[in-house]
Amino acid sequence: MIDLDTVRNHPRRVKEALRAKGLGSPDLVDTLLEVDETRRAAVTELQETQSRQNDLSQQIGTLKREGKDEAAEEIIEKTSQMKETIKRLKDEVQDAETRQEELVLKLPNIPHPSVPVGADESDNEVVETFGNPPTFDFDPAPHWELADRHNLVDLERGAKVTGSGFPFYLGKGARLQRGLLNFFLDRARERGYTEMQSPLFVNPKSAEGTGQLPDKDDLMYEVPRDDFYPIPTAEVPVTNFHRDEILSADDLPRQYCTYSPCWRREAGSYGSEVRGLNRLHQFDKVELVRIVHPDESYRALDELLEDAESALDALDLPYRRLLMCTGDMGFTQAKVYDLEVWSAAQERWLEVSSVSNFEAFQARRMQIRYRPEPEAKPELVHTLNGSGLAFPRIVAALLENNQQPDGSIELPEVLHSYTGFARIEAEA
RNA sequence: GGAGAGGUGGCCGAGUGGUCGAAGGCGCUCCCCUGCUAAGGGAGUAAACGGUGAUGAGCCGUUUCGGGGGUUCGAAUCCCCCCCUCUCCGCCA
Repeated sequence: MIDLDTVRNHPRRVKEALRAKGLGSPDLVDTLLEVDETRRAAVTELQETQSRQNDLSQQIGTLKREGKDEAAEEIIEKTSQMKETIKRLKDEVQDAETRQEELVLKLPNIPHPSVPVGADESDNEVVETFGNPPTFDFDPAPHWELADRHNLVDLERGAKVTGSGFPFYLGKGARLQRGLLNFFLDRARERGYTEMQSPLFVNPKSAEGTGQLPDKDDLMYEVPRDDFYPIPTAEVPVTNFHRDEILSADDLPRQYCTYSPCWRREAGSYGSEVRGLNRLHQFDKVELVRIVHPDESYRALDELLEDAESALDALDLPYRRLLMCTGDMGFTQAKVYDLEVWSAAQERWLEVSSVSNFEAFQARRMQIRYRPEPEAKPELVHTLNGSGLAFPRIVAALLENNQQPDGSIELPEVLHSYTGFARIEAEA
């Protein structure tokens, strides 16, 4: 949610943001400002009436205590009419507030000035590429073939048991997942994050807080009977951890890391784009969340990027850093970097992390504030998050990039102590 | 799931229809005193919204005692619904 003051004072900036992100009509802004006027007029009138009523009620109290009942009765008669007026005005204010709330929730975050303006993913900026794609003197197999050959993943049985996109991991496949989990979390902890385990379902308020509702509600699965959503990312529960809180300045920054499965409905395309582990309805991820002082958030964004990239470095995977353009970034972000690993057999880049600064957009929805000084007025924090990292495509890249002529897969050395094995052997 | 108790300011805790935004305590901030420390004295200490100011300070007002609705001229206080916490029972990894 963006600041109402920003809409009032810089309507053009907000309209530009709507255009740049390609989300919603700029007319929203004008409608919102009209509703705001209506609301304020009604509020003022309501408050004036209430003020008069309070005065009169107080007089009644005094008169009754003094035993002047007839005098009190007279005033009561006068006030009783005000009841209806107040009720009517309250309804008007309520209506306007509801409409205003709905409208303001439709306004996307304003992109940071450093974000390139663009229409879609083709306008994203490749900032830097790290590592060298491996070369092979044989035809590298795609990860789904390797996974099959070594019996690491079973998508067919997953589809039988649940549906497509819900994999089983088996044997060394499962152990690799568990190894990655510990590897990522240990690294995050060493880099100053507090480890956390969170609920895996959230209520609508939390989903709204981080911006999954109302805008992208077909991203999430639903549990209507209990009004829960299985989390599409641990960003949701972890960022909402401090919802409706006022932190003291010394509480900042807060840095949390957590492992969680993630569930996403999003109806994907078909074919090789989504084959194997490329796109799943259930996947695992380690998420990094930072809650920081507003002045620090862009420094924190750089650090967060380093946190995620250092894990890729350690795994010795070639990757590149993308700065997302206005048209390809989400509703809630002010600035986003995507990290993509090289998939040697598919010969394409796979997104494994999205590192975002939301500035105060989420904090305003969640009312996460801090008090700059002991007596000072609370101000909104800035929130950030980034994957550190998403498992399936990492696994895909590890398998494809590290395959050997004999069909075995050598794992990077940092993982050996985590997995308990150094290679996935060719079948006997 | 059943039965009971309870949800009040940063925290603890009083308050059962009118000068209660709410006693008292703790904590915190500032000041005084004490050559340091400890102790003591005094003052202050919620948020949101609206109006007025320069979208600052200040001032005026409204709302908020878990949430929503109702009764009343007037609700922390009475009534209804919901949520949450705790205790006991049941069930259960």
